[in-house]
Amino acid sequence: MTDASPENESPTRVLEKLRQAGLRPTRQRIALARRLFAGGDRHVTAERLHSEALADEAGVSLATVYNTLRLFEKAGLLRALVVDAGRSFFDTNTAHHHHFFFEETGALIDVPGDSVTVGALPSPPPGTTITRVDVIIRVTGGCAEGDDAGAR
Amino acid sequence: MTDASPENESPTRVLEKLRQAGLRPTRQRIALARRLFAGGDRHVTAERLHSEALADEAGVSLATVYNTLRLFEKAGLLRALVVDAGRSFFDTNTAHHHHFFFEETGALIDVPGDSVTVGALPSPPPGTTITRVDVIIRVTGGCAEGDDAGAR
DNA sequence: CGTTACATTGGAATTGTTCCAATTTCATTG
DNA sequence: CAATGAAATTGGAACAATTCCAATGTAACG
Repeated sequence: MTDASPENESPTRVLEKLRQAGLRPTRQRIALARRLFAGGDRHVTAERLHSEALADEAGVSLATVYNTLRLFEKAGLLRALVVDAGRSFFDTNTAHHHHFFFEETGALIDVPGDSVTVGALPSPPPGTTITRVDVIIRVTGGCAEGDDAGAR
Repeated sequence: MTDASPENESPTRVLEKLRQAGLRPTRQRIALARRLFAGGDRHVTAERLHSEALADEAGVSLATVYNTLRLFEKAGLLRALVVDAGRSFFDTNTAHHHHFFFEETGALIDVPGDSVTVGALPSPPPGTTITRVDVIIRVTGGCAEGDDAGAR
């Protein structure tokens, strides 16, 4: 549980995950999935994932990173998250939860879903259905240490 | 109260608003402020405001629209809002409240601050202060009619 | 293994936004 | 009310994130 670096993670598990999602497990997708899903939950930008993945044996182009992220999102493996103009994060934690966002560093960390109570939601406009409720708690100060802290 | 079209709105009120914020009331700012603050609350993008403002006597360049929006935001007259990757909205309602976001149309409407209860906030990481909590309720379906419905 | 449908790629194109240097306008003062 | 200096506006270039595209490569199936 502590040896969660991408290299150590058994590829089998990731492969399994792709297969179950009905996605063809190509070399690139496996490399990216390993970076994303081995180890704990992450919040990555496309840029960041790309620059990490350059180190992998199978080179991955930026275009593929974008394709793959969108694909994984559609498959329910990732959740897209917008906190900041002009940049999308992808969250590997697809369970119900919310976020702290450090305005200075641009870091993001999870807040367990049940430590924020959103009570008394107004009923959605007639004919519409709520697909999701995002709560973003913006904070300043402190030396933010999300898993992407300083990742710019 | 129902004749809130920009043309009818007394320019005096808008001028007053600018002066109080310590902003030089130039022709362009007045034109933009009139579009923003006459009539009820609005959620606009820079693009949209610009294309509206082209109709005004004093032409306004896109650069000025951006400058002005950021300026108004700093002055506390507007609140920036990010719901969607690659596009910022500016909300003329600076009071405490939240939003419904119509995923299909891209429309945004206000939810009065007290009809959503965010109870039990987790304490922010040590050394940090919460600057704001955004709640975005995403909905699909229905024929969304925010004040910017269909505004794309 | 050959076929075929699907993936990947580099690079060009798009989009939203910021930057910049030149010009114009506001407000003040003589 | 003209001159002046500081601040605002402008078009266009620059930028960053993302998408698009047509050509090439690869996984899966018979």
